[in-house]
Amino acid sequence: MSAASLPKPDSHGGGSRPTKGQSSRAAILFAAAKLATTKGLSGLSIGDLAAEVGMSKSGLYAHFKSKEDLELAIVETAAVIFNTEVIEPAMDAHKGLVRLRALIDSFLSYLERRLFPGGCFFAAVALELDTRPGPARDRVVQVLDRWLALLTECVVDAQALGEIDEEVDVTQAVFEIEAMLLAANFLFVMTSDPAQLKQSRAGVENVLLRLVTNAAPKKKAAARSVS
Amino acid sequence: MSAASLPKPDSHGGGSRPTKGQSSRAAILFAAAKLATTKGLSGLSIGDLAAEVGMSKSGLYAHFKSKEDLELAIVETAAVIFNTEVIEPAMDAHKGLVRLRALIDSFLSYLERRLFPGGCFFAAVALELDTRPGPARDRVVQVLDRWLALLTECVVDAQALGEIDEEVDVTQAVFEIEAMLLAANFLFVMTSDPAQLKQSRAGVENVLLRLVTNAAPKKKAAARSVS
DNA sequence: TAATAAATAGCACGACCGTTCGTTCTTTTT
DNA sequence: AAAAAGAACGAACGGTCGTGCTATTTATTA
Repeated sequence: MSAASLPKPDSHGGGSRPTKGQSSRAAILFAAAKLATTKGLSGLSIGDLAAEVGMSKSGLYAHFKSKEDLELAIVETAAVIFNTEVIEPAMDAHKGLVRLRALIDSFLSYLERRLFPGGCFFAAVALELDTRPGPARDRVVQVLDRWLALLTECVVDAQALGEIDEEVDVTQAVFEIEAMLLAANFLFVMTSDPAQLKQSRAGVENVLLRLVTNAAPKKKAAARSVS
Repeated sequence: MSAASLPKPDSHGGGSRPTKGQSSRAAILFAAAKLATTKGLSGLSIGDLAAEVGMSKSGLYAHFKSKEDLELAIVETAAVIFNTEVIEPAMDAHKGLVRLRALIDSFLSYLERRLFPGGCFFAAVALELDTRPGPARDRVVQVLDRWLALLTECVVDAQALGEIDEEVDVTQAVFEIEAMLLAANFLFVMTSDPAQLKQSRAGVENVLLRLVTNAAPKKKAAARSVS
């Protein structure tokens, strides 16, 4: 019941070989998600999208009940991509700090690979959607919440593992980490300068430096911050 | 030559009493700037805007040569507002750290007062504009650059004043501070929760804590980070 | 290969977009 | 008070939007 406007239920679940319509629909949605990061969901027109994927407006439109349905499907597609490209690759890593760093690397790499020309899909459409209530907005908020919850979980686990001081304000820590990622997204999209990604990474490390339990308490005054 | 589509040159400069058309135009532009932070510059339609300010499409449109001209005027208006609401109030403060904190307080207060429903105007339209070249985009980039340059100047001055360690990477510091502000904007607009502003402030303080010369070197192990 | 279903194209619609025009009402100047 | 200028109006334009219809082509299946 979660996926919007799912096609005729396949034989029994996993699509053995995707039918023409399915792959066509997937191609449309991927192109649409990319376009939406630059033009916005509401700024994306069926005509432009049809031209982009090389079909007629009506031919494309037959795959969706309405524009709103299309938008929801685009968000769902972006959620799947975000999951497979950012989250899943990092979940192999051990819990705690290691996984946290893996998630951050994964996210920054996802920006660097320019999967979406407008940067992170959800950062791009979140602001436009937050004044336009509806299922699409709800889904976007859900993905963002889940992302922040994931970061929070890593920090909490790191505390349990003794990697991070028990006394640190977890919410504050997650805010600061997320800030570095948002800044990376914004500034990298604006400037196309990979240096922004390096600075984001360094910024996260500087945040972590403050959180880590100084098991080796006061080595040196130097090496206080990164880069 | 900088202001776009300036009206008949007034007697000699400062408008003694604004004529009807001038105040009308100003009202249009202020409403437009607010609308643009939620709908985007291209998503803003003349009809909606006319309804918002309570006039006819054509009556409103008589003030501008074209939509592009209107957009540029909106950006210019937002730049003036940003200047008077954020920058100027902070310029009374002394150079260096004091002014830096004044700028940050000023910016966060500007968010909190919700002058624009979509948060910071420039953050809102920057991403939409960066794939749409033109004078409006150029102006937005210019404002953002000037803002970052201002933060940079504060940090450099603080170094000269001995408030900040000479060895810190200024670019990195500015990135991290700007990150906190961007996160405040994004998360506060999304959640409407003032806690985000507090966390942003605390985040900035945590960044500064690392930069400040430990003239009083090792007071306590405690009080290492804010909140 | 023939039958059947799915996928796409063509076309037309009402609504709204930015834009222009001619007109009217209001303000300023003479 | 007459004349000129400014400001706002309603109507209408060509274009594009999202959205339905009806064919026609292409895939799947028997």
